[in-house]
Amino acid sequence: MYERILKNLSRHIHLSPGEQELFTSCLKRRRLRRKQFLLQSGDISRYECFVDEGCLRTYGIDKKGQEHTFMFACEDWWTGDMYSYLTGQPSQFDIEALEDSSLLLLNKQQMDKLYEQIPQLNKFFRILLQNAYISMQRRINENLMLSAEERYNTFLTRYPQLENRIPLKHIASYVGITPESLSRIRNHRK
Amino acid sequence: MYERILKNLSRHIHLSPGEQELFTSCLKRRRLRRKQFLLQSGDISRYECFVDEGCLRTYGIDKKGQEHTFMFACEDWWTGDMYSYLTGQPSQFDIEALEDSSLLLLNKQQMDKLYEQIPQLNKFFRILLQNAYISMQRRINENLMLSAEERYNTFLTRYPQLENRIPLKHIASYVGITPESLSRIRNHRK
DNA sequence: CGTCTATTTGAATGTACTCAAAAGCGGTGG
DNA sequence: CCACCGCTTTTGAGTACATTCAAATAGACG
Repeated sequence: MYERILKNLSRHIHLSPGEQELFTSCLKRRRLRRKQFLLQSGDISRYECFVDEGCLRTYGIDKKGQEHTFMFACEDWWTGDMYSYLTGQPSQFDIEALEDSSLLLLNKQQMDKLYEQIPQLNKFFRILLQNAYISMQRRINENLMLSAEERYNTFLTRYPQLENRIPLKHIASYVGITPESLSRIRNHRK
Repeated sequence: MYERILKNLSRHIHLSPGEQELFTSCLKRRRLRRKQFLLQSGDISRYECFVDEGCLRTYGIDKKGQEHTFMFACEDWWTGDMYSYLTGQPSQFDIEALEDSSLLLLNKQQMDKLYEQIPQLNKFFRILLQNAYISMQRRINENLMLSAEERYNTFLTRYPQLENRIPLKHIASYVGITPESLSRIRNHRK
């Protein structure tokens, strides 16, 4: 039931069986079918979301109506709009399931209680925020420094499971090019 | 001496005179002349750096030798390579003074002591990390969604003091275009 | 099997790039 | 104070890469 998330925690902190029990008792499971939304633009993101099964996509829409993928999250990733979660401001993002998915949610109030009961969780979520920060820093640099083809390669490295699991057009919108261009890049390298 | 940094703290937390005293006693002042480096690629960033006067630029160099500006920091901003500071890994960035500058530095060990003596500082630096996170999130979206001209506009909004204070070429490398293109964009709008 | 969506391909267009040269600006030393 | 030098910014011409639009093909799902 909770093996995956407990294993995920154990990467950075060690919890006693009692703490594990307490932690998992605060989790809420949410199942999404393909194309259902975890979050819609304008909502406030009230959860930290762990992906137990499936795959989600976080994206924004520009003024011309184009979608731009900010991140993907599949098994073992955490997702949600950290900005909205932290500030309580409405989100500018949509988060959509690309496959039938199963998530474990932690809401913010419970979270704050848990921090007091299991101080190590502070460390865990601080590391999570740090990692999120670091990967965004890296991504900004990639966008500044790399060509479209190189950015696609970094996508492949970052999400090795996803290349043939999700539609090309979403990958294109993550890389920052049109589906046509990505199709050409892919065929170019054969 | 320390008015600016204390005022900066007071945006998010309130310290007693004794705490202010303790805090400022841990600061180290560092002066840089124009073109001197605060950090060079390969170094480990061991400080949180508050800019008291002047202006700095954080940039990376790609494999073709091109510079790409990751951020600017002028009076009242914090700078340093958060990634390197948090992880202890060598930085990939250079941080250079664009003008003669005066900084206030907090090193990590002292920081950890201070966190225990003034717990509110945890809040302050958590907010700092959050804000850094948020502004990067916004920047990734801008890079995905906006044209070169629009990205230049957001630069103007984010750094209103800098338009005529720093060389155009650095702004171009922040926006992600060549100096020639930025020159054309500027003249285009007259 | 048919419909809908995703992907590929082609042709024309556009935006930003490179390279090269000219103009502008600021600081230094005579 | 002026002349010169180096660096920055502007301008021009040709080029490259990704885009748009349109159409054909392939795949997925009911």
